[in-house]
Amino acid sequence: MAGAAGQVRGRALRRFPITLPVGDVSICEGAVVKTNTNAEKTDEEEKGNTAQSLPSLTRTASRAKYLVDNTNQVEVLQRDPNSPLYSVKSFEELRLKPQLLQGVYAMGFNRPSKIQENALPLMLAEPPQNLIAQSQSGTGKTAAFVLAMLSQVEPANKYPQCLCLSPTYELALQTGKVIEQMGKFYPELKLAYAVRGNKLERGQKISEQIVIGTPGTVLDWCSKLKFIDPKKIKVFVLDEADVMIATQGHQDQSIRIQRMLPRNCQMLLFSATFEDSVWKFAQKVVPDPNIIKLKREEETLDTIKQYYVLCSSRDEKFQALCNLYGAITIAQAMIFCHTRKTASWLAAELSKEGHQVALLSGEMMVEQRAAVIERFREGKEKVLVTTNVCARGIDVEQVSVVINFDLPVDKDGNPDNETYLHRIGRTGRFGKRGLAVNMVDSKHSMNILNRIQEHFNKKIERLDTDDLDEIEKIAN
DNA sequence: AAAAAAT
Repeated sequence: MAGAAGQVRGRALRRFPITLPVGDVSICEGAVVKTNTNAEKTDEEEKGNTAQSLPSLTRTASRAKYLVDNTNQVEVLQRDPNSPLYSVKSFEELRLKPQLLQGVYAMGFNRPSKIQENALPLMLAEPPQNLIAQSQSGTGKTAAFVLAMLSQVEPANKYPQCLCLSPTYELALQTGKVIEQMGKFYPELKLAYAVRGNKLERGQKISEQIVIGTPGTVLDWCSKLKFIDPKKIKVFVLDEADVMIATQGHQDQSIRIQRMLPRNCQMLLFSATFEDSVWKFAQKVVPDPNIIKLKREEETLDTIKQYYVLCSSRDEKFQALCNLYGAITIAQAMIFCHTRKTASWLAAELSKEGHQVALLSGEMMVEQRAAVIERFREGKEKVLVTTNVCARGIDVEQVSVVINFDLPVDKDGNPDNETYLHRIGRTGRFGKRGLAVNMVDSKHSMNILNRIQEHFNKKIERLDTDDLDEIEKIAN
């Protein structure tokens, strides 16, 4: 049952604000209007907010509908004011194909998550809608776009119809697993991994209906090698979309791939963070984007206790880490380093101390990387020493501790707030509690930490690693 | 600086 609001058309909207099934959401036609029943902000702040968060929309989307739910958690901008926007409270309402619904329940999902409630009806609408969605890690983004891909796919057609790009090899494998699980009741459906090391015979065309891959390989498969006919792609997904379109990230390749796709191809961009300039760029490259923002950054950070350890050198950081070691192996931990070199050094040093640790960085062979992440997932490895390759998206439920052996900085040496949030988001997933420890070893890195602290407006407390009682306390 | 390519 799609509910009455599902059938509501523009005509009715002109006369009354309509209450949607999701709480007390109301929608207004015309200019971008924010209706917030808990409005505490002044008009000025409100205007400032809207202009900042949705910059180009006030100018171009005069017919769009903008709404905020009563908890102030979800912001939606809907392009077509006539299409029936509503949110769903159950997967049945989406009228998915039976095999797909079966897959959803087989994965243990009972009800749509907050982002899914709003994103799914939009993505499944006819004709297909483009979407830029932002919601923090662990809120069900992957399942959302996998569902969108699987509902559009035609298993009888033996060519790629859905294409998903991931920033790293490990994330592509992880997302691929979700696609396989959710699509397992389609007997004909096949998935291809367009990742480094997956070599195909020249001149071949691939028959798999869904392709998941990393940008370089996908670009090759679409252009030079012609394994994929990009003109037949119906759904294009960018996972961790902010890095995929960032100048510093994979922008070139992502955009080159995007340009090969047909005009009517559905574009779906998902990420936990969007830095301002990237956010603007996203709205430029995606035609008529619908926008969903699930804002609750603080809540994520509230479930993660953040500390810092003051040291004066790399060796002291290593000592402090050894002191922490007893506490962090309680469940599983990830230790982030700035370079591949530091990561392999640290892993070697920890091994020398008799600790069992795993190492994962981009300099390793893909086969080895797949084996390491698999062992970590299975819990055979408790501690993973890694680089930013694992900063995003990697989802291992037992990870309760994240250690920034080096703080995240960009190429100019400025704090990388987005990466910080992504890294510590590896813990505290699905509402679980997490612990993040930052290692500071100089005035410079203390300054970086202070700026990160200010950015999130969240106190990061000092931790004394010589005080065993204190370590005991934070571990529980 | 890391990631991403059959370059």
